[in-house]
Amino acid sequence: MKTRAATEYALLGVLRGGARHGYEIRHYIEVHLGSTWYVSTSQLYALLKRLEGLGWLQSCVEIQQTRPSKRIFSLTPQGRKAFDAWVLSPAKHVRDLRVEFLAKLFFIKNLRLEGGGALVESQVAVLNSLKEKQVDMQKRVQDGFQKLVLDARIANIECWIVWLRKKANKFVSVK
Amino acid sequence: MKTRAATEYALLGVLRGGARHGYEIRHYIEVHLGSTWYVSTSQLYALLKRLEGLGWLQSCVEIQQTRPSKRIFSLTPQGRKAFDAWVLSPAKHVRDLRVEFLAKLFFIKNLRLEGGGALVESQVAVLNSLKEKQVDMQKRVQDGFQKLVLDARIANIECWIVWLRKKANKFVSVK
DNA sequence: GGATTCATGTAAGAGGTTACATGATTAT
DNA sequence: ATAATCATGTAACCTCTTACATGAATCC
Repeated sequence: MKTRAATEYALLGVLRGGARHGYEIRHYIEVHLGSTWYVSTSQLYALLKRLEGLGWLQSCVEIQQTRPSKRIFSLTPQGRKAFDAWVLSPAKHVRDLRVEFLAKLFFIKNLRLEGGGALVESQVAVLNSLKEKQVDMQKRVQDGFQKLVLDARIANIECWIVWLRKKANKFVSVK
Repeated sequence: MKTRAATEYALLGVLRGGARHGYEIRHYIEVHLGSTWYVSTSQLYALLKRLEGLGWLQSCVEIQQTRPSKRIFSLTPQGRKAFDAWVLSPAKHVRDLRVEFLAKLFFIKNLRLEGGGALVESQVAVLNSLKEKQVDMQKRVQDGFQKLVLDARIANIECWIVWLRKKANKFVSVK
């Protein structure tokens, strides 16, 4: 199963909580994930089409008298499977923590999924191994700039590890 | 003067140290900025063309007997001006620190430019004001997830501020 | 004889962005 | 009256990526 862009999984996540049409999805994201995520309408409709093509979503049209017709999307079993695998897997890169990982925490909490604590732990483990690599490199590297870059990365990773242990853990464990 | 993508300024930065052709630029980036930046060849040649169109670069062809011809690029006064403005301006967003800001530090050091200390200070100031905004928001916000997101951002910003004061400062001040 | 270096690109696609288009309904 | 809400999209563009193309020269 090929990995897709995070935005697509976020859409699956919204639909994991129940069938919705495009406009509703947009509204939901704006209200709940607005601090992390932004999806433009044009991208939203394009992604929904793409995800339906992948077989992760299905849709039907609901005709209304007073309003434009709505196309209502819902998860297929494959879509659900893809989302569940994504939401419980740690980010591979530090840069993905700010948005993608936080969104995962949101969905876990919001959908009351199991495994939040384990996700935080495995994310910490990923970061620890990333940190080790950078520390090793820093020992071998001579160039001052490279040392600086590695130093910044290590500091950042450490900061995230502390935060994950202290805050993320609490967030997913409190019911 | 419209702001361009960071990669374009990085190319200007490489040429700020002397005229070079595409292949040389690639090599230079790989060796010196490899830990931060990657530019694919296809993008490189496209960007050089674009920057020449903007009037920031000029080029001439050097014909060789034993090797393919080289197109040698050099900065125009406008290009130099654009680069110098970029390299001394702090990043507006935290996400730009990891790559763009570090590259600025590299160029300042490598080209022995004045103003590195001031840049670090103004970057700290930008981060402090960003942090204040997030702290204010955190007070007003009710939603648990939004609080968490803001908390992560604040922690990250604080981490960068400490690092900038401790490490970046030294890097640019040591000759 | 085979890999690497030198040197330039094109083509196709991924994953976005902003701006534009439409048109009725409901709230102020 | 006019602004916001409901609801769907298209078109054009931007930045960057991967894969492909070419072809001589030199190193091992």
